[in-house]
Amino acid sequence: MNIPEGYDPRAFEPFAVTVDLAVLTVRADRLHALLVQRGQEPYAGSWALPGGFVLPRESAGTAARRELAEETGLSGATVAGLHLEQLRTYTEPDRDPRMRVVSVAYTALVPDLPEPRGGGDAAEARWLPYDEVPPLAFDHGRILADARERVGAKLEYTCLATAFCPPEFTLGELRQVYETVWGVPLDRPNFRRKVLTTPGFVEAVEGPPRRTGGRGKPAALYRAGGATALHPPLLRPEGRTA
Amino acid sequence: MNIPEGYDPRAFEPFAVTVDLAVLTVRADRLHALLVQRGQEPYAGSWALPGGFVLPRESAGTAARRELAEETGLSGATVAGLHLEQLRTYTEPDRDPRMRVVSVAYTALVPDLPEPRGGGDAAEARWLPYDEVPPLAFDHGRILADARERVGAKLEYTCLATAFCPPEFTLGELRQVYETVWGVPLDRPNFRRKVLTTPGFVEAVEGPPRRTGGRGKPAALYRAGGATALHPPLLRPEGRTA
DNA sequence: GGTTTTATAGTCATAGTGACTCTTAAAGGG
DNA sequence: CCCTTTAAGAGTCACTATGACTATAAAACC
Repeated sequence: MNIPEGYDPRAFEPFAVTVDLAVLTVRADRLHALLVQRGQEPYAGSWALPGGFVLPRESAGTAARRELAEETGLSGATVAGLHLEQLRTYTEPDRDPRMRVVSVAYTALVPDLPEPRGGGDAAEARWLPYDEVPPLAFDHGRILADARERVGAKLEYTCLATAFCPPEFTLGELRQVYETVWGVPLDRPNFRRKVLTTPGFVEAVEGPPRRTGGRGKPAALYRAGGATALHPPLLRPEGRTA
Repeated sequence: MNIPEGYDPRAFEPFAVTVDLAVLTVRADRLHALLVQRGQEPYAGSWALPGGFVLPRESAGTAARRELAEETGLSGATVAGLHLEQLRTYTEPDRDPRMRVVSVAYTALVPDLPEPRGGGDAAEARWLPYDEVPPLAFDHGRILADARERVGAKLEYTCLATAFCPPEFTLGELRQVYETVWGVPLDRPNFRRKVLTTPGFVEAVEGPPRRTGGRGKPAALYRAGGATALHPPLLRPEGRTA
């Protein structure tokens, strides 16, 4: 960070700085990503991650939250409660054919939200199952893959899974998050034991169980506890990056 | 990432993009960081992280490696083998009082290197013990703290510790890395057992043990194995972020 | 030769987990 | 109303990994 004496900002080729969002959710036992369809060149008609420019007086984090609100059509208050986390920054010189664009990517984990009403400048915004995501514009496929990998890893040693759930949830729903992101089935009793014996992971909600749609014994409700880390971790079966 | 039709790059306030490096090493059983002394305002005379501008045609990763070579005075070949990893990106609008600067921070883990011969445009470059680092310029104190925390966490579930060691090292040296970064003593036999039973963490080096400077039985030599992840992890004592 | 120092080899008890079985509480069908 | 189906939740058992040790081996120093 040594800016030359008498440095003139305009003398350098300017960099544009954007944020891109990998917004993930679990719906119907499948991992979904929020994607927008591009309306103009390059990659017109292709799907891409939502995102946009960082404004002159805002941080990337602020820009990410603003874009998230615009693209999902949720209120600022709702978006303020969502889990948003910087993923990494993508800086390859030719990642955008028009000019030099550096993109700070964020991962957002959201509960199952209503279908987005494509606000902002996005032609169309939609949830797509992760496995059915077509090739994306720019390097967004790579970003989305990085986000998925990171989320999978973080489920092991953080309480992040609750970010995919509504404020009150059952242990079955929480387990579905793990199973969906990891793509492996987990033993129900063992999962239950692990979650309940980890202090601060979840706390029981008093009162009657939620109206159950299906058959079977209705499950007790829990909400996220105060803990953020998981010690010891909840390792996924079979070693590594499944 | 929706750039308006007919977008003119120069119409936007330009962002400068820099890389900052948190270069960490273990010398004399203490964690050290590589710092440079600033020669000009702002923060003239203050210590700061090494770093510099991302050039128009290079990626941030390339810029980081280039700066690392310049600041440490090491050859490109040597630097190519070092562990360099993107930490996160710092984008607060006022982090640099002169203009809008977005900085992509990298963490570098290096073995105990010779004292840097302050190359590049750094007035002076020097290794400082982590605990004795004075308040740094800009938000570099925060960056350095983030790097330390991240490295401490990654030691738990990756084989990263070998990046702090020379190509051939003893288990005692490897253990010193953990003890130094975590700031806690580890049980020697247990550490040994854990490392040796983890496939691919280290592999034995044939041949006689290294010339030992001190007393005691000379230790066998090992080099880093092929594995990058540690399953199950090597958790630091007493739960969390010590 | 004995002492010091450090590496390396074992031992033992216990927490945590994987793989199970069993019981309980609801819905639905006859 | 009883019986089946479904899923929640309780409990068992064996094994692995680990923390806390003790013991032996191999070098240097005096």
